[in-house]
Amino acid sequence: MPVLTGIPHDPEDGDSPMHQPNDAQPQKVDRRVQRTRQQLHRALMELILEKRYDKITVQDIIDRADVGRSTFYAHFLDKNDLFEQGLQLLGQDMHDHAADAHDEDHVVHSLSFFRHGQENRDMYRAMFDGGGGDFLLELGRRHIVADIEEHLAQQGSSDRGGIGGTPPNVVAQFMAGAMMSVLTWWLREDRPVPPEEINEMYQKLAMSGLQSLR
Amino acid sequence: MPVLTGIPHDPEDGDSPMHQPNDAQPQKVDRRVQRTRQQLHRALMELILEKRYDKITVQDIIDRADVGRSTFYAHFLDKNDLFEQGLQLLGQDMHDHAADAHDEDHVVHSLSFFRHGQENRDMYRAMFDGGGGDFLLELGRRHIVADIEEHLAQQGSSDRGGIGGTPPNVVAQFMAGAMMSVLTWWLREDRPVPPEEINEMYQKLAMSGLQSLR
DNA sequence: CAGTTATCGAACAAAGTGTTCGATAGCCAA
DNA sequence: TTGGCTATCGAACACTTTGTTCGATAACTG
Repeated sequence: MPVLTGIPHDPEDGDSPMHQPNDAQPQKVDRRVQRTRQQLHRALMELILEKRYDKITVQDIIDRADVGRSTFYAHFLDKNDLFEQGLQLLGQDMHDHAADAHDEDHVVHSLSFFRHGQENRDMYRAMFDGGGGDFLLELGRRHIVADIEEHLAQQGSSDRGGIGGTPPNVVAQFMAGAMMSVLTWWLREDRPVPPEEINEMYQKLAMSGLQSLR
Repeated sequence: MPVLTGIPHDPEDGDSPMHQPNDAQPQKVDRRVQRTRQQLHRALMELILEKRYDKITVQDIIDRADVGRSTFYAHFLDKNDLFEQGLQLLGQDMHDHAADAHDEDHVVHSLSFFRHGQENRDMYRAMFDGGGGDFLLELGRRHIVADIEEHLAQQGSSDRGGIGGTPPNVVAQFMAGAMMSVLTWWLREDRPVPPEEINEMYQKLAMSGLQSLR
């Protein structure tokens, strides 16, 4: 009775056969399933570039994707579910890019963010304007917070608990928020400076704060 | 034919008699109108504390407020309109508090934010969790950006254009994002440190960046 | 008090949501 | 190639929510 093999719907019940179990076991997914999901993701992304996210209906999506209504609900819980899963793919994409990059010795691999933003500018802007920005911000922030906390954990291992009186997670939140804010502002610019340049500004502020401006 | 005297629905057509014209001219508003609006604002805020913002319907609101359906739409365009206008009231509230405070010589009057957050913690948290966080973040960010840009404009008037190579609006975005991120994180904490303490951390990071942690 | 104006409330069309189910087409392994 | 399995289709459905309309009623203001 496999109903749609390999759907991550319920995070519990651990007998789902398709969930990329542990190691790199290819695990074949029915072509039809692949095609359907891809169509839906593509359709949503296209629509996001055309109208506000919160004005997009499930009907719009399945029309564009040319997929049956019931099929949609066989794959995703609702529109948000589709969107979030799509974002995760994006997140992975960025993470892969970041792996190559190796921003010299910067604390945050911030350049990757700006470069990824550069390449996907239209989509990002559409998302932020359309009411889907919440998800995106949260996702980005989680990435950065993890990044920074790891970094701080390494070099700050001597000062256990708090570094200079400021707990690592506060620092992480601070930097992540700053990063996302600068990023979204930069994405909205009409004639934006290149990613390397905005990254330099961010790094300067992150390292020395306002003091660097005197 | 005055249809609901003094409704800000259409920002154009400047003959609306109730719009607090320019100076401090009291301008009487029909008691019924005041009562209705107040009821609706109160109802929404109550509901926000009970369930996710995006799951609240207009029906819920008017039931709670004990107001007719048509009356609701006579006052507000929709749920978001009501919410945003409610936030503006909050924003004014905070701004008034901030006026008293005079955070010593800090660049941002950040303590006001943390104090205001302290007092309205439940409501803020509910908003951020419920999908209404977008509005709130934007509102807070606008406040801060204005605050910082003003500050920088004063002392940085000598360096016209960019201060130390970093444009003022980039600095403002950086600090505003950092502020809102730390604020929301702090609001979510179970046993949060007092506002003065979190404010110190923020100020330290804002002034000296990561360098201060060495 | 009299005239003005906001509110009520019921009814309405329209749009969207999420589900069901039998029939069909496509896939995969043997 | 075949046989069995399974994803898709698509139409129909009940349900919720939205935003509007309008005449009757109640409340406010001067």
